[in-house]
Amino acid sequence: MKHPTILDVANEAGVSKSLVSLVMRGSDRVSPSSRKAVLEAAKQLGYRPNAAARTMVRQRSYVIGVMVSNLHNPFFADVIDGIDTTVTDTGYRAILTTGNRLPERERLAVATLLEMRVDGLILASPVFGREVAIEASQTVPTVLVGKAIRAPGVDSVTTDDRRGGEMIVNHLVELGHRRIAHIDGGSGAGARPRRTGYTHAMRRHGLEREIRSVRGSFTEEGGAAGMRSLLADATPPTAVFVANDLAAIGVLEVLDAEGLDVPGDLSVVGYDNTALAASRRLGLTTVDQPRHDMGRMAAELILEKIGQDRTTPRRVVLPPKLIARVSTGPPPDGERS
Amino acid sequence: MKHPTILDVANEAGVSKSLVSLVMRGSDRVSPSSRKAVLEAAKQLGYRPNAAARTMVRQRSYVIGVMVSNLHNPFFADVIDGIDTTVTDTGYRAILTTGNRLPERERLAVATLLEMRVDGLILASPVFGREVAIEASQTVPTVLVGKAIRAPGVDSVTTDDRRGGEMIVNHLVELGHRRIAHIDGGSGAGARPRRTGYTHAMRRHGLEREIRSVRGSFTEEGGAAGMRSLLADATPPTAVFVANDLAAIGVLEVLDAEGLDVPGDLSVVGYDNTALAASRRLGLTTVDQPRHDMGRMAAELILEKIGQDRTTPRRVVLPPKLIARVSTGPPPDGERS
DNA sequence: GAATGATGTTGGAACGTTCCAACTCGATAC
DNA sequence: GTATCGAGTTGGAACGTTCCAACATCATTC
Repeated sequence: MKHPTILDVANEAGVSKSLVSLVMRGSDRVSPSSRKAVLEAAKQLGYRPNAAARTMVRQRSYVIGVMVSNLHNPFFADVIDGIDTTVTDTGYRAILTTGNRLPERERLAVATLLEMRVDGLILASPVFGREVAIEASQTVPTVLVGKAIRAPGVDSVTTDDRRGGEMIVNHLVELGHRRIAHIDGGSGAGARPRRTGYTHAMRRHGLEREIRSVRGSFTEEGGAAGMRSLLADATPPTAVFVANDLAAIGVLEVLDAEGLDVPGDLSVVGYDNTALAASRRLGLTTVDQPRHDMGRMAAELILEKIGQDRTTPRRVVLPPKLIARVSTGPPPDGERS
Repeated sequence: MKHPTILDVANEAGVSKSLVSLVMRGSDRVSPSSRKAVLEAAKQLGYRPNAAARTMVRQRSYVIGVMVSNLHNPFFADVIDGIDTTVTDTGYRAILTTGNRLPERERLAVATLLEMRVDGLILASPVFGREVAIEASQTVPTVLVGKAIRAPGVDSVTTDDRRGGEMIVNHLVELGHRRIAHIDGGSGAGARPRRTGYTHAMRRHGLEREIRSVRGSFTEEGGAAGMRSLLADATPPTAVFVANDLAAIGVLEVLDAEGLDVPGDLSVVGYDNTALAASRRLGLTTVDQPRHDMGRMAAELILEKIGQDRTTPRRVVLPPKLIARVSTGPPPDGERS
């Protein structure tokens, strides 16, 4: 169980530890014969470099740490994929920790990474306060993904959620809708800009009198509750823009229970383009975020920042994309605009 | 950007580095006044312990490494949660790496963890060959989750998939079905025992002549293709057990397209109890694996193995649970057994 | 008043690697 | 034949921490 060291390898191969180090790092100023001897000795002993020792002396770990708030959200799988690919292509390694949406656990997850002396820190939609990110950014290049904060040293990569909200309204207006309601995501990440996009676009289309925004959440129950309150209205909407796909499922269930047809009686739009939405049985019109690209961008920002000390923060905002499916269609007859 | 060390703190506080070390580790043989001085100095300088240095001298990292094959599978979010909670409750930390289902990347992900000298290694459904796990197990306690291999040093935690298959058949037989077909998961993890459970239970119910197993995969397309081939039969089944939930969605879509009612004309059962299945609009009867417990067990096995060197491998097999929803019901009239 | 003990504090060695200056040795140049 | 060079190799210092044996100080005991 005891790990062999570079010295064990040196003894076995009959050379100095320095030469072993040279071989391990792939230097070209080593004679072919020494290289062979060292590699054979290393293989025979089952040698594995000790990253801790290397980190100590190099004052660099060549590791990027990623704190993921919530692994249950499939959104992050693609983001992480983008990060991991970009990072390993550049000779770095990525490691993850998770906080399971609990601020205290997230803090611990970040501390773990900082103590390990990661060369860069990516925070994926943390729920903890901005001060944690700011503090971290003072010792290590830090990038936020899926959330932006206004702080000098902190870069961020997000999608333009406000634009996403606008695109949804535009889509529904094009189909002929006028009574378009919004069930928002409460205090969840991205909920506010989506709502702003909605109200903005409604105004631009001259529909300020039709604006109807109810409070919901990023959950099935949140969506369901919002929909029930909308149906209780004297003149219910002909289309609903729901804060995210999960909440939209809740909306669909309420409509099913009421015997209302989608999109015949009412059009429904979600947000996030999850696998759930893509399933043809649901066929939810939704907005896609370029998840993989978000991860790639975050990694690129980090690597760039490690290279030279840029001080001015960068806020990358990527464009969302509307994915039209079968949950949206023209409003019922007699409701055309 | 340069990190202060224990020595900087010692100078600031006017004490020796050893005393700072003592305070940091929470020793009780430090005078209150020194403790206060050290903590204040540490805070003021923004000191953070260096895990690399600690790992070096202690010959222990107090870190458990988790390699997750595929973060896209929500299954693992709960498993990781179980691992993380158990591990942090014991004073350890968990870090993750991912291989994105690519054997080469998975190997690298494991190498990263081993080089960091993790004290224990958990491999979540790796796709790489068993030799990688066996090799790792020779230097560090290793546990497999969601997959078992027959090797002396490797523990594993899995669910009894065969039993799961049997439970599904039992459920359908109780409802009155006899013509029960199975669309399998091809060569995917757990596909074989599920199929074995199916055939076994069919025989036990005296239905060996009704056994009808077609090849599918763990994807929507796999399920859809399997269902189409079943419908082409002279006497189609009255119930189908599909390899997993995703494939079951594919089945539902084919049935929708054919205008067949579920469960009126045909009952459908999935496997895994994903959020997809739970959604009331799908209401898929399925089999739940105790994901959180699997993670917890894996962590407990690792911690136990770190404590004392147990050599005999342990293979934990947890019981699955049938979740009956609205996609199963009695067979159509005239088809009763 | 000397010996003993308890409490708090200390410096040095060690962990496994990288980096650097310095060394050896043979080849080449004058 | 000496000086110069380049290729290949080397030992020692350094990185930031923990652990240990040893020390200082003061109170207690006889």
